[in-house]
Amino acid sequence: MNSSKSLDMTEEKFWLMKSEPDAYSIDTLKKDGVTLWDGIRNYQARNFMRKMAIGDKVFFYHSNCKPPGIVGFMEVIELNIVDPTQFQKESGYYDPKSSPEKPRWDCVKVKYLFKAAKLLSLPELKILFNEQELLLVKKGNRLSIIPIEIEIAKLLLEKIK
DNA sequence: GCCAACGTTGGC
DNA sequence: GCCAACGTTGGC
Repeated sequence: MNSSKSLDMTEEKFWLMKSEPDAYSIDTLKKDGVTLWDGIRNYQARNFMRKMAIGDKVFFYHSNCKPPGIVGFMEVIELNIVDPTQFQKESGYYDPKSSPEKPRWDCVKVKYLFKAAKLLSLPELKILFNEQELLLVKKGNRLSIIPIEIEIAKLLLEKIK
């Protein structure tokens, strides 16, 4: 492992996580204070969660709604939690191929930090960034968890304060 | 409702 | 391992 890589591990990282407000909204998180980010059933998104560290910051994005955009900010407070919904038959997130002995899906716990002063809408994000800078604005993007470069994160933070 | 952009599945 | 068929996400 080279020195720049070990340095990265000590740095606070930024992410963006999507949720449909009908399923779980920023207002619900504000009320709950903390929540388990469960129900992720995409390997790439799961693997991003596995790269998270305690203290990492996360932009909360409302998807599949009007209007879509960044609505808040939160912090990762717990890692490597087995997603309980994969074993719950009545849950929409039930995975018959998973078992408590060999779970497939895990998640993180996040804490509410603040709501965006004003929604940072997808059209605004498209004006501010291109898809190389911000994967979220890529056409047809379906990834529900996205890493955010630190310079981009600083800009986004300014916009939602 | 349409469709782009993937991801997943299963036959071979 | 290839790839066609199918499913899902999510903006519009």
